[in-house]
Amino acid sequence: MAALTQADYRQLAAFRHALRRFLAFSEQAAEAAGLTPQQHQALLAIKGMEDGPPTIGALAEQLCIRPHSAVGLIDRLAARDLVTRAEDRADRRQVHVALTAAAEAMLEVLSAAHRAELERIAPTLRALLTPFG
Amino acid sequence: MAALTQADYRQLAAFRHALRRFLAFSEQAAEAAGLTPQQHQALLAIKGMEDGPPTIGALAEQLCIRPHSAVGLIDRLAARDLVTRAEDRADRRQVHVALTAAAEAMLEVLSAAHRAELERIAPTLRALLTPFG
DNA sequence: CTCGTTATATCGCGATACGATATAAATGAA
DNA sequence: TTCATTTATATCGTATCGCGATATAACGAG
Repeated sequence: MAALTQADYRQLAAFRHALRRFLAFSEQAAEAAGLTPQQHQALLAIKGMEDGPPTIGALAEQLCIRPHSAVGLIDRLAARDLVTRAEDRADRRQVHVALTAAAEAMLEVLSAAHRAELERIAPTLRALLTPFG
Repeated sequence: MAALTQADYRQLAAFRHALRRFLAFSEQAAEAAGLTPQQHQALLAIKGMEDGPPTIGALAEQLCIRPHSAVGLIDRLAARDLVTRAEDRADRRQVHVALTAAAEAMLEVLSAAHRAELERIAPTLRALLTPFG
């Protein structure tokens, strides 16, 4: 591996700055919708699942957090009536999490805004990725 | 704007999952180096600056946080002797932040690892961006 | 039935970013 | 100059988050 030049550091910093800008947009959009950023991410992860309402564990994996961190996230969402818990019929240890109608409505608005933002910044992100292959 | 389909939600969720995986890699690498993720980001942002040691305000802008949040971050880095503060000669309100040799060494290791990881995941990220243009 | 494993839940902690506010220095109008 | 305004950094208290350690409950192998 070649030594790092100042240009390498700048490329890494520029890429991270672009990521932070996107994440800042996302946080602002979530808060404008009355959600914390993590709550929004949880709703999207649930909605995006292939096989219907995921278990806590599957959700944690999708969000790259520990299962017990997902528990707290779901606790806060359930307290706001944005998700419902349902025991698995076959394995009563597992809990499946589903969106309520209110959550679906919020997520639709947020997802449309995020799709538009990603369309806007996709060229920039691609350009910032080119130095890395 | 067209209505959102299940495929749209899946695309958004998949993109966010890829971002989270990268960020999880980055957090793990930072902690293995003895830094918090934000401390690592601050070091990279300082190193990547075009015009030498940035002010607190410029650093905050690069990290997309408020200036007073950057103050706290720099406080913790300075307490660990990873950055030094220096007053601006012309405007004594401004404080420029520079890396110490110890920080440079840590950042070099981390940046090499991040460059390798980005080279590894660039094709995946590009693929996940294509639905958005 | 018992033991080990798995899935979810609880508790307390440290790091973070914020709003509100404070201090100090620079700037500008009269 | 004088003093109000703006700018840059700093301080304080607060809330969220994710973690490690631990607990509880249910599954599965033998």
